[in-house]
Amino acid sequence: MSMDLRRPERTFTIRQLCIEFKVTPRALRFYEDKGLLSPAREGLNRVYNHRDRARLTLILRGKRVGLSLAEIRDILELYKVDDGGATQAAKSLRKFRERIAALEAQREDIDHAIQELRKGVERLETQLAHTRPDLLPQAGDYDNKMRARLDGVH
Amino acid sequence: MSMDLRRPERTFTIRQLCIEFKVTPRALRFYEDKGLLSPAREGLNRVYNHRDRARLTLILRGKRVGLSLAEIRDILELYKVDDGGATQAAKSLRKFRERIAALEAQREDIDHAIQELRKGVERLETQLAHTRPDLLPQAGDYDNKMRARLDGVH
DNA sequence: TCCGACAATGACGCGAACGTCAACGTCAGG
DNA sequence: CCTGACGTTGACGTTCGCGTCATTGTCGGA
Repeated sequence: MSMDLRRPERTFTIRQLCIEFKVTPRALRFYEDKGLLSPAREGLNRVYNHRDRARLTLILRGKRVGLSLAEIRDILELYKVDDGGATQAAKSLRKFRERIAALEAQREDIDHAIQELRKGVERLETQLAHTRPDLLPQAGDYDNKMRARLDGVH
Repeated sequence: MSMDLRRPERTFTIRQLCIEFKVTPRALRFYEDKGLLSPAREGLNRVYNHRDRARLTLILRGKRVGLSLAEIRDILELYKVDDGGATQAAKSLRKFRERIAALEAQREDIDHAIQELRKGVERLETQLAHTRPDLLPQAGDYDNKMRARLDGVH
């Protein structure tokens, strides 16, 4: 009976996942309530396996990119139609493509937002350079830091 | 008295902005309540100028990339410290950089999510190709469509 | 003059995504 | 045996981002 903790047959308690992903037990139970997770039970206690853990990864990623739990649930649902009817699969396909398009649009938004902020940074930098050049310590770009680090003794 | 509607001195009613940006008056007033907008008044009525309009653009963009109204307000605040103390500007600079980093991280998330969805699409496509190849009409990639369009009579 | 369209404010309501608290079970260690 | 850490299930509270009235005001035509 090996106990390699990295093996896919490894299971997790609710607390372990909570710590690893920095969420609360309340959140995980809430996701379960909403049908996004359905861990096994050992008596009453929830037992999460590696697939539950993967789903959680996707859930949190989805949240970070602005999807609602309902949308995430729908997407996760789409993954388990391996068996379902063919027309179902076709529908799923369309929805997947829609999601991809939406996310790509959102990426555009983010790129625009980043550009705006960069312009703001530039403005502030030139402004500071005029008034208080001394307040620009770590204003250097990351490339310099990287080179320094790579050239250094390490 | 020219009335060129594109001139920067042009003003907008609440309704006009609502229609243009597809939001409700309630939303705009709400943003004002929260300190994200502060249009001029003509008597009681709100009068938005081109700068208010630009701010609204940023607000909606911020929302789309998942920022809360409070965060958006903070960012907008940072833009009007042209006059403020130099150390203030330095703080603003740091916050700007933080925001940029956060957005770049979010873009990573989106890229991951897109990749996941693409994998899902692939799976569904091969699956459909096996069982019901007839249900794959517009499964072609966009490149083909583009070429067709570019080659065609136009 | 009256009407309808649009404006305003204020108050209440609502769904999403949890936080929080109460009340209870279970199991290992001192 | 008792405590403390961890688990469970409700049930209620909270914040955010508005929607939805209700009420009132201000115009510009018919």
